[in-house]
Amino acid sequence: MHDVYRRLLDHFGPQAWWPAETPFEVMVGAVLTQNTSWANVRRAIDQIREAGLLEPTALYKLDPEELAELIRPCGYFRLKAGRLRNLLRLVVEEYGGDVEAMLADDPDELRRALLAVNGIGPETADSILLYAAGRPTFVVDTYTHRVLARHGRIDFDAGYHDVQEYCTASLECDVQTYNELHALLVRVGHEHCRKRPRCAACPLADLLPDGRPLEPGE
DNA sequence: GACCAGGCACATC
DNA sequence: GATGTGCATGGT
Repeated sequence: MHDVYRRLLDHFGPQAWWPAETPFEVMVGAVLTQNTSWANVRRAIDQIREAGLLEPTALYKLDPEELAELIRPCGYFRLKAGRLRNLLRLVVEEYGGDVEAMLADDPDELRRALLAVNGIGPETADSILLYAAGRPTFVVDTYTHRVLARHGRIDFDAGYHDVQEYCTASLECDVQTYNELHALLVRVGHEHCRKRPRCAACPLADLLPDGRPLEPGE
């Protein structure tokens, strides 16, 4: 994986992720960006901010239907209002609304607590661990999966943990490295690996194994 | 108008 | 355990 990381970093440069001002904003964004483009998520977060509610206790107290209206631009707004409230319940009721205290908790413990929240799966939990808590946890998303599968690094049917292990096996366990690599994979996926067949201008094109055919799915 | 976007839970076989 | 489906807005 080191070769992929090197190539992407040389090609695109540092990505300066996650695009948020505070750890709490990262947490909110991590839920809202599920299967959703970031442009739409930003509108939703801006509306929360403009309402003066980008803070856990106030947001949790807000009427669920009003919360849904605030986040409408990011899609699945009723569903996500519920999921966000489930996360806020953990912050407010288990940690007294103290985000810093929550994020300072033991990482394994925190990951379990996050995964126990209905609406938070492995990617959302790992995003919060890496980008809000600053823990060295690699985030696997659809781009990670697609880019690596299209370039013959993993199987198309590899599971979350398989991909995570492939990515971290040959890299230093380091927050900045994981941060950058995930962001770079999203960037290359977005710009070069969306449609089939593969794009010749992809910076990873010559890292392909020889003669490997493109899989039919995806 | 079709297709896509930084997932996840739940139903069904 | 695998596979399918609902959730929804906004850009290309």
